[in-house]
Amino acid sequence: MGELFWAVARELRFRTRDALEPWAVTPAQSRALGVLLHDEPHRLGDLAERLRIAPRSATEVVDHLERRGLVERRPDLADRRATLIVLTDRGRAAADDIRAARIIEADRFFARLSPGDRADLARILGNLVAEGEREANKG
Amino acid sequence: MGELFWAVARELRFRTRDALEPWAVTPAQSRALGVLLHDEPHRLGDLAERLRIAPRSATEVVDHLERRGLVERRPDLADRRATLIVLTDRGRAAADDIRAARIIEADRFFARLSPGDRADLARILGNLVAEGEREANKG
DNA sequence: CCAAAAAGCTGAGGTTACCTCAACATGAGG
DNA sequence: CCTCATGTTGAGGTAACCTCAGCTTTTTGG
Repeated sequence: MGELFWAVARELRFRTRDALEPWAVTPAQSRALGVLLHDEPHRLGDLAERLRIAPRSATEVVDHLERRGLVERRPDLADRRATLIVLTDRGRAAADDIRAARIIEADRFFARLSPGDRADLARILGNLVAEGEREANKG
Repeated sequence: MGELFWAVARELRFRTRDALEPWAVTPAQSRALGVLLHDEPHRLGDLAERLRIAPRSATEVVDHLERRGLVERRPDLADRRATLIVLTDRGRAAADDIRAARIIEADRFFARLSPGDRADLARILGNLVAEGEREANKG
């Protein structure tokens, strides 16, 4: 069972990586863009937390994105020690594109299944994460 | 759907990583042990291919495993340019343990599902990889 | 008001897991 | 014999992290 799951994950990973190649975005960068896309702006520290990396490392990820014009630092007026990270227009466009490519790739991949299987799979995976969250809240 | 799948994969990955900690084996090493476990011996080049890494890098992975006494290099009598990589007894034991830990961790993880869901999930994942192989053989 | 704590930046140094390129030894095969 | 293949080694590089430490600016608690 575990093996099956890993085999599937592995293939989906390769496909997704290939699909994202045109954006020339490193995995770390695309992760950061993804976080910013659905919840912006972020203080650098929060971003680090959501990416599960050290603040020191987040600084560098943001540096790279900023140099590529995908992201901007701006002062947080509420707390002037903090810097807010916001997507630029180009950054937002790139993040949207990447997100779309990811979804398309996943859809194409799961299209191998019958509609019934797809529905079941979605339901079961949903149960799995829901159970996980329930456990986390209890423990 | 893709997101769900990734969320599940992510959690299983973290758990597995934690479960493998006692063996102090890096991901690269445990991958190599896994390959050797179910198909041995390997020429270094073949091993590299299955791990999808460059031969130059495979040399280093094997160096590490050899230093830890988990693996041995021995000459290929059929082609004396080649070196065969074989598991030592300790290496085989470690690989078995790691494999077992991985399975236990996955079982524990999927135990959150009802038996029916588990069966469905196994079936669907099976379909997914089977379809993948069929495509690969055709393309 | 002042000292401590927090947010972030920067530099230094380290690790893992790869990569390429190049040189080299040995051996296989036409 | 000559070329190609296999593997090893060295050098140098990259991405993506890490820690530790020093520094500024700003907030905050007593």
